Amino acid sequence: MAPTPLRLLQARVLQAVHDAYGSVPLPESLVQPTRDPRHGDFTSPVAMALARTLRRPPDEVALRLASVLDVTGICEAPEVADPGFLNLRLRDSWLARRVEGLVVDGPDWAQGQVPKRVVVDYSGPNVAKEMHVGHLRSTIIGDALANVAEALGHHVERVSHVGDWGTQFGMLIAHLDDAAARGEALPASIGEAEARYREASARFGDDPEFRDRARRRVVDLQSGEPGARERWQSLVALSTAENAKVFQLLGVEGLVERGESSYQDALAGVVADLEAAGLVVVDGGAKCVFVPGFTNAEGDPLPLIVQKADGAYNYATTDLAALRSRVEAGADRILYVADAGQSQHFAMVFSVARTAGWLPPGVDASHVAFGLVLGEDGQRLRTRSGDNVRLADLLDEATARARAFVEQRAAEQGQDRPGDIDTLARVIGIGAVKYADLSQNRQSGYAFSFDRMLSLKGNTAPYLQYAYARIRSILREAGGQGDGPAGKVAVGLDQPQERALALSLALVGDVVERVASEALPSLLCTHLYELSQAYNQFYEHCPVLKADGEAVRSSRLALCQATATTLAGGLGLLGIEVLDRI
RNA sequence: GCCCCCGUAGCUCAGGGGAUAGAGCACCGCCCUCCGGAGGCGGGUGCGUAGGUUCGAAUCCUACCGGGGGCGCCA
Repeated sequence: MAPTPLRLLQARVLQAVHDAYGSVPLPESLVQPTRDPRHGDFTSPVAMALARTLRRPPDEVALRLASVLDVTGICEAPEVADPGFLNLRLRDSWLARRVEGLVVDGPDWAQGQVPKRVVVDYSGPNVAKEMHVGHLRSTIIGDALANVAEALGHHVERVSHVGDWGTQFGMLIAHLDDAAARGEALPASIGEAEARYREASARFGDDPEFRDRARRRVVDLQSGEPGARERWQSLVALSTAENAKVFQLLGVEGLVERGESSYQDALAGVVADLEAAGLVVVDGGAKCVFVPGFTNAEGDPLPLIVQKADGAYNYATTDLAALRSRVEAGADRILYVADAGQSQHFAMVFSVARTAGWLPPGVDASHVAFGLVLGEDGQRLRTRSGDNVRLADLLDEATARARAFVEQRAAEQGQDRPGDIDTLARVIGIGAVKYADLSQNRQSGYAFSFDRMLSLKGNTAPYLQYAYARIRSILREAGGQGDGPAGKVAVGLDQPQERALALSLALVGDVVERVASEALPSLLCTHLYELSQAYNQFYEHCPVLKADGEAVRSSRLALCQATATTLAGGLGLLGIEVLDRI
């Protein structure tokens, strides 16, 4: 399968540089898409960079490159622009064939990729606590990145590193010990469990005796004491069932819950091996690895604590064990989708793992950091009482608002509801929440607004879903089953809007590759939105159903079909569904 | 105090070495003979401040200002 246009042209330019000048140092960017059609579709600034090392005028270098560059069949003759840009314009016939390919085969993202083993670690809820809005971003972003990696042909493991092991369970178990002594039953619902959690947490803070007992119960749990295990197990079961409901609502599939507890047997080995490597220093009774470059509030070296003074292990130990096991299982790339507040933790864990030799140079471990979800007041999103917003509540509200939106539209237009209202509400509501999150890029927080995310205007999921539904409607109107023209299509790109649309379609593959390499789903959101805008301009200026002549009509229907299939495919990568009617 | 992230239009945000910095909302005008009033065309203001690197800086570096997060046995 042919590579994406950007990769194709990069290879050609690289060849041209080699042919013209042999082996010379190259800048990072050989070719990039232009933002202005007057400069062609792609531009190479490589001549400007080479001019310095070659001690030649940039326009001379550009002209030389243009003369040896072979883009036959792909681009028109390269043009040189001041001060030394090499501008490339794809041939209409090449673009047209791309669109024809989309109509016949749909999008193929895995064009010439080398398959790798990718682990995406996301969601990571905690046992005995309901998923809250803080888990939203990790779940959505992680799922999208896993979808993209899979679509690119990689072998993907989706892992939820569940917080089911640690100090908080000591206090919960100790608290449940006391409840049992009073003859009370174990929590029967996640709500009860969370209430016990809060109580235990308060006692842990106030009562030194309880604190000591809680710490001992952690050790009990981790050494397999039956009473502690039983109480813990009941909490795990409650949480797993509750989380499954949220994952189902979100359409998150294939996510394997692998709790911190599952690394229990490896923790002692992690510490022992670090000790054997001479990396461990005992400080204040705790086993520490001091990591160069990290300091605490006093400016003293900051340790990664791998075993606490009371003998218990903590999340650093667990993360090291998990990392080690993932690398041993053959992972080439591990993405940790976690909030930005954990960046120091991950930096230290990765550093220690590198030093210990558990993270070889060929393996990429990255923290995909994201910022907080903020309320409309710009502060961390919380309920009126100051608690975290339950994720289930937030998704329910999104669905309810989407339902009201759909019903209102149907009433206004005097139409029957287009299909099953529950499905519509879910697809639109959940899609809106996901897209609002994914379309943000920055690590700073984003302001959560139902009104904005559910708007039919602007860069939103409903806008894109509606655009898709409208295209499907046109295709239905055109006849057939709405699956577009059958057989061979000849796409012509005479109008500038037709060409701009085709170009946008052709560029999606490169965008998806960038989403994967930079772990930035927002790039795809932006591109799909721009694609929709290009489609609107096309549809405004180019008659489709009433096109002048069968050949033009068929060509334009093919553009519609290619747009629909690309929108559906792109949104699908983001975990967002589309509907034929809204 | 130190470390990390962020600061772009009135608002919400794109763009993160390349050519004249974009979109949506809000505001004004015009247009819509294909589909389901998703729209199309035009109108204007802006890269926190000051230096530096570069042929070229919103983008990289330094300092400062402002916001957020983190900083030893929570995860």
